[in-house]
Amino acid sequence: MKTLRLLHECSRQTLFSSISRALASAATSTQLHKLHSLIITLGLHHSVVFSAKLIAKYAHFRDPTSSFSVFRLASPSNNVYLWNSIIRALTHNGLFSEALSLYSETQRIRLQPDTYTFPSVINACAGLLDFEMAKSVHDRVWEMGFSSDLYIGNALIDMYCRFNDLDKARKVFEEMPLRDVVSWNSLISGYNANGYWNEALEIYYRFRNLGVVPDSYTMSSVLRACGGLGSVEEGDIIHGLIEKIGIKTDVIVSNGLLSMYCKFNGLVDGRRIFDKMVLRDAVSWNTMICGYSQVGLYEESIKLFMEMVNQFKPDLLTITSILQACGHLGDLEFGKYVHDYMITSGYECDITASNILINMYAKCGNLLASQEVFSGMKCKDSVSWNSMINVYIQNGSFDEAMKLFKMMKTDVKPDSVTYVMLLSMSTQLGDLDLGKELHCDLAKMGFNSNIVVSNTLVDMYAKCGEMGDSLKVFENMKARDIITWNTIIASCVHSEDCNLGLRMISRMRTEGVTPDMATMLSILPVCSLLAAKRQGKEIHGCIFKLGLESDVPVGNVLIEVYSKCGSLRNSFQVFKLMKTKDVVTWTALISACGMYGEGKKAVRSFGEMEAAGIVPDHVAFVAIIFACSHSGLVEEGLNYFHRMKKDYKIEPRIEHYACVVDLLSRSGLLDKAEDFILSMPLKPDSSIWGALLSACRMSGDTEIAERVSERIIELNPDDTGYYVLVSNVYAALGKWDQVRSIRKSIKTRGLKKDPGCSWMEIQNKVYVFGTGTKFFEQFEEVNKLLGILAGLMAKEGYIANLQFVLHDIDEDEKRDILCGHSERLAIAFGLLNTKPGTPLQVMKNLRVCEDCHTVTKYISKIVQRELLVRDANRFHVFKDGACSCGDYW
DNA sequence: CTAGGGTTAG
Repeated sequence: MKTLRLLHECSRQTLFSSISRALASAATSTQLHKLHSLIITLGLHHSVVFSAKLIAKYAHFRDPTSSFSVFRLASPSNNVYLWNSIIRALTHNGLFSEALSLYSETQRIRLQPDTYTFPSVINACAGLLDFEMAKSVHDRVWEMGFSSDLYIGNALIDMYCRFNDLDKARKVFEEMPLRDVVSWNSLISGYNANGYWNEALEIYYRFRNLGVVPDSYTMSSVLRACGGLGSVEEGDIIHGLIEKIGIKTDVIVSNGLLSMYCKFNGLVDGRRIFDKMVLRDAVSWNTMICGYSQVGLYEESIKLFMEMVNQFKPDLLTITSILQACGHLGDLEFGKYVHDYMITSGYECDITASNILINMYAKCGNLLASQEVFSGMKCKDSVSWNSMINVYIQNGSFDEAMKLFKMMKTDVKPDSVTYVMLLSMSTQLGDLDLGKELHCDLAKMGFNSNIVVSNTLVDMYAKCGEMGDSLKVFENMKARDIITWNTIIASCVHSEDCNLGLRMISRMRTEGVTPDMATMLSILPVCSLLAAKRQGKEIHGCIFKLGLESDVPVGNVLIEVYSKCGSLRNSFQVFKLMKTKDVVTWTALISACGMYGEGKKAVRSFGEMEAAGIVPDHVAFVAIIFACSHSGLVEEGLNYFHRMKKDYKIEPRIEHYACVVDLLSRSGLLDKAEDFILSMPLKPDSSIWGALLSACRMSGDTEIAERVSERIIELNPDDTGYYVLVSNVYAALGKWDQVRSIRKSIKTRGLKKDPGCSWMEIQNKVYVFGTGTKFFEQFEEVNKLLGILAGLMAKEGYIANLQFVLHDIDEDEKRDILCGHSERLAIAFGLLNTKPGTPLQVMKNLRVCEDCHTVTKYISKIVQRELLVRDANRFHVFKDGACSCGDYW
């Protein structure tokens, strides 16, 4: 070695300076070790200057063990210079607690620290998030009168920023008598780290106004703030300044530019910057690779990775980004390859990387590999546990998830994410008890104020049927976001409190939250449920304003809303305006036609859909057969039923069979329907027999009706509607014992009857008529009017359908009758409160009964009005004594 | 003082 030879020739003086220079320029750790041995051989290892340089240099090569042995060997006892060096070296290598314990040792041996001691100690406090130590160190800085030191001040700003205590950081900053560019940069990056983009920019502009030239760190932080704000104009201005200062080629700056433009417009500008970069480092590659991953262009990110491998060694972050891409692509093969690469690169112990591996393997469907990674981890954090718990939940292994949760508690503290996942699991399971237990648990841990947790709680309570508790959590929230509102609105819909849902929408607006697509999609079904055309239109307007009208799911729901609100015309309008239509769009239109008895239009639409190359699914076939059935198109309906299997290889499901039974029996082909049922390959359920039974009732075929009734009772259905149907059959036959036993079994099984009700909207107000609502306004007048109408109807030839005049009835049934007639109350009320000649629109939650159907026909003729009645299934337009359904319903 | 990575809710 040339240097060595030279050294021997030199005087002691030149020897010292030569070693100093050699130490400063040592480029590898091997060179450093050689120099170290030389220093020992020459007996210079007690030299404070060389020891300090060695300590720093070893730290530079990430070899804190050697730093430490140099420190011990130098027997430093009371030399603060060496203590500063070692504390600094340890901090530099992330050994914060070791650094702090050495600092404590200086106090024990009563060694006076100097201004050079504190910056590293403060950095160590920041690294450990040790608030207590931080306080005592800061106090000491005050006591020793170091608080105006520039470097200490800078370190303090950084520390408080890392503690997320921006106020304290700001205070230190404002009180500094002298600041340098690092002070400004630290504060700006502190605001950045906490997402306070505007504050970061504000500090930057204050800095600029002083006329100081920012450096590459400043610009990098400012670019990040622009990216965070999504402010393209601001970003372009900064970009211009960077060009002007001439630091565009600086790696830090160009990486900042790259990262900012990657956030703006789907990577187009980002890629351009990347391709033009003169100097790229690992961060540049990683930014681009992650950028692709983040927008879902996983293939692109892997392609770039392959390109990178040839010229640059991927680091831990590259590897983790690629592992995520593998997970999203489900590419197990490549994932395993990258995993091996990660191990050989020595990154196996990185917790984050292992967490990503757990996820990657799970996404690729290899649960075993996930478990292996998890159990092989020497050190787990809460994300590790959460990830594994989530794997089990996604896999449906709920017991395993709970077991792991219990184990987790013995290792690390569960965090808010843990509770969010487990709560959503209990929602899935409908397990209210578990949900409540978790709620108590998380309250104790102080996660009550976490917005995601609260959102999940709102959802959990609502879906488990506890709307009251759901609202309680909702009202107690201090801050709400768009998801909170969407969740509570969906909850209202779930608990069928439509009006509350609508009120929540307006409350949301007054609190300044703009509804989004999800809001629209959750509230629109309310409009169909309520048949609230006005609200529907209002929301439609909102959708236009928000620019969501071209969204396919929104359009699909709008078609449904308008059709259920009585406006087939509007449904067609929405349909025509939609640029993209999927099978759901067409199905919505076909169902709409079906509800209005427009069977021919439905058939035409179905043909157009096929011609447009859209492949119908099983729902589309339900819609078209339903439409045929409601228009008496028996041949066509049967044809579709056969075609779904023949042309589209769709195996008919029970609902298709039910539609066909409906189709045949509605047209009076009861025997054929019964044969069809007996020949079907699936076991007929209550929906199948129920369809036949409804038709029997209409055609008065008691023989089949009784046979079918027995079948239904055998099936023991959960839907009260079927028991009511059967009980009506027995009542009509005068078999009261059976009627009573059915009633009893409904009660013992705890089934609730759907109370029938009707409602209508007059001048933006909804009036509801139904069970127990005798005391509405104008009750007397309504009854009087109904009496008059009854007289007029009798003159026209109306005879009440005696089949439904039941004897032996209790209070319950009397009310049922009243409910059955709730649409009559609504119609009479409407007649009283609208101008002669105006059409009326009445909504009903159940199917319209035979007698009411007849009565409404008469009324439409007597009062010469168009009466539109929407029941649970479809629309009936009564006009001049006839109904649009042609008595198919 | 700098850039890039993990689990969660409607």
